[in-house]
Amino acid sequence: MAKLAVTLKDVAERAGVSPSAVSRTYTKGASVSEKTRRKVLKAARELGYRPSLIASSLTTKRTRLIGLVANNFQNPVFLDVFDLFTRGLQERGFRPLLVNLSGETEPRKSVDLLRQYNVDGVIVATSTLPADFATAFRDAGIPVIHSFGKYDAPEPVHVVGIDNAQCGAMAAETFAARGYATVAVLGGPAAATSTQDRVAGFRAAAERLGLRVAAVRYAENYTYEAGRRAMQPLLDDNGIEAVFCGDDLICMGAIDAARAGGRTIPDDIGFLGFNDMMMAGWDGYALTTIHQPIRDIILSSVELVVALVDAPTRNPEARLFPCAVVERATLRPVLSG
Amino acid sequence: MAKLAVTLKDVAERAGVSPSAVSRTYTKGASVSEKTRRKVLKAARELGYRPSLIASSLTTKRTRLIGLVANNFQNPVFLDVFDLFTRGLQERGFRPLLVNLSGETEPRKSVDLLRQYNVDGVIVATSTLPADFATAFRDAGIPVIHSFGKYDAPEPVHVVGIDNAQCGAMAAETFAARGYATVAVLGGPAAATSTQDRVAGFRAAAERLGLRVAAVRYAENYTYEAGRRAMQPLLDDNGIEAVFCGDDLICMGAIDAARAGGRTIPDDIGFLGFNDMMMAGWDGYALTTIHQPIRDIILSSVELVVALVDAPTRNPEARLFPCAVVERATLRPVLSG
DNA sequence: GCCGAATTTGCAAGCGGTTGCAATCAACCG
DNA sequence: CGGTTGATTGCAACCGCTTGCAAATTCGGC
Repeated sequence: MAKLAVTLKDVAERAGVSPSAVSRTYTKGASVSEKTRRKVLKAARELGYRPSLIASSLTTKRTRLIGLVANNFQNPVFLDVFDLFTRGLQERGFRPLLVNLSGETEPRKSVDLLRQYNVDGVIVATSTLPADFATAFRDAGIPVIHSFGKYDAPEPVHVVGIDNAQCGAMAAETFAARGYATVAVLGGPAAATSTQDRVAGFRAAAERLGLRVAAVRYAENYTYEAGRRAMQPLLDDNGIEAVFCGDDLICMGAIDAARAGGRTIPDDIGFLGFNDMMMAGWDGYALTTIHQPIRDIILSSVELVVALVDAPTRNPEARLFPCAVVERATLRPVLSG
Repeated sequence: MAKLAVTLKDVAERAGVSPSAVSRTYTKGASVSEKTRRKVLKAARELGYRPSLIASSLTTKRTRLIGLVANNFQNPVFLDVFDLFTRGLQERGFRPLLVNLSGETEPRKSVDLLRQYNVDGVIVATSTLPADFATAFRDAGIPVIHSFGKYDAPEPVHVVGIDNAQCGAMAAETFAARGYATVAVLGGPAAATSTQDRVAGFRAAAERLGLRVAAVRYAENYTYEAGRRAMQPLLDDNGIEAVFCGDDLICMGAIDAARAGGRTIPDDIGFLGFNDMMMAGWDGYALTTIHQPIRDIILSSVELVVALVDAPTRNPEARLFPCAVVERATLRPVLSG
């Protein structure tokens, strides 16, 4: 029952070599003859030895642990986020240490926490936390990437995400191309930088295109229920022809509110979602939505954070990926000609 | 820029005490006078010192790291799983080290991996891995809990989950109570123990209740698409009055296949889901489904794994929580009288 | 077979803490 | 006020592994 910890010393003894020799056969680039390497490997196999990463990290200063900080565990897009993050890290020999900030009142504590584990880097995956949260990691000397973060040159930290303002503009253009004249926005949480940027981009483009923005409302969070609730008041305004939602979940809630109110979609009112998550394609909703390139964002973030481990002083950069409209059935067709 | 690692020694020096004194003020139960404790804390604050958990784990044999192994990152129920796991662990001062087994050909490698990080315990959260996978952790001397695992006394490892056979029976009873006579099963992956047990339980109860099981099919995985595909052939059999699905996602796919085939639900055909995930309650589907008590399972697993850290030899137990039918709109009402 | 260069090897110190043990200290008692 | 006793403190060894350095070995060339 005792954790029969096989140590480097045990292996050395059985192989008849010095501890250093054992250590070196496990450190690539170290000088060991083929002969002793084989002896060591054999002894290790017989003993079931696995070098302790914890112990080695003490001298190498590398734990191969990457902190993954998130605060939005209820949104289905995070299934992809977690899946891709963990796999990407694993493939590169790193491991994710998960930190859940939902309901956390003192997010800064996570900095200390991750520092105690000596993580090699941190990925902050959220658009609802102020930029200076990510900065705190940098200040603690931990390489950090703000995924889904706000692009705002000059970058205080590396940012990987999308150009939210441009996506907002894209939404307005999508409406205009389909002949909608009076529209509304049903954004995500008002405090999220992504929401603010999208709304700003949307408004600017709407003005440019001659669209009337009849209302701008915000859901309290990225949920179906919040979307449904927030849609309710908009139903009273019969002039609204289409609604740009800040998230597919919110959009599906809004759609059900509209349907429950007797509206037919897209004939009575159109909806444009955001994210293009799994459920957006289901028959029950068939959302026309703006696809956020989650996959690109994550893979890029992982690649970048791993690169930073060996080049921590690299200048912060912003990596922005393009979004695209996915045409389904909640908006009427593009005007021809 | 340099990671200005403040060490215990630095604090000791500034506080004018020995390193041991510093160490002791951070180990509860150790003997330190109030006076030196205050001196130490003051120095620590001024220096921004955080004890390194990595270093201390070397002697204490406790990393406060819990491995969380999963292989089903695409199912929305895992949003809850991740959320509750991480929070539960955090509240108790532990951290989750995530391992993603999706697409992993050699799951056993994860044992070595987690062993290298000296995790204090492991939670294996899956019903699609053979029981002896979890056992491998136990054999490596790591406390392990198999959440969503198969109950099969005598337990080789701790199991927290539901009684799948009984849930299968519950499904049959649900059909019987509503007057369905000819039914079908559209299970999850055939290899999952949860699927096997549910189907067996369903069959036994169906026989007892005089239900005819017209067909049993299996979706390749827990997805909308797989459910939709697997439902297709069942549409040819017009005798089938209701379908018991192994998962809500599968069920929603099946429903859309039926609707696309011109069926009305529940008039032409009824559906019973499983899990009661977030989307099951949405108007677009309004699934009548069997609720799996995810929350209870997770909270219990967390509590148990933490307890095991200090009592690793505790005898394996099985903690099974009851499921319950959630009545919505995909099954006709219970026969009165 | 001998010599210098290039490899390989082992020693010992150290990474940042913990902890058994013995020494020190303060408090209490007669 | 000396002697006890229990609480605090510091010393030094150690946790499992890495690594600079010097010693030992191997190898090629003559």
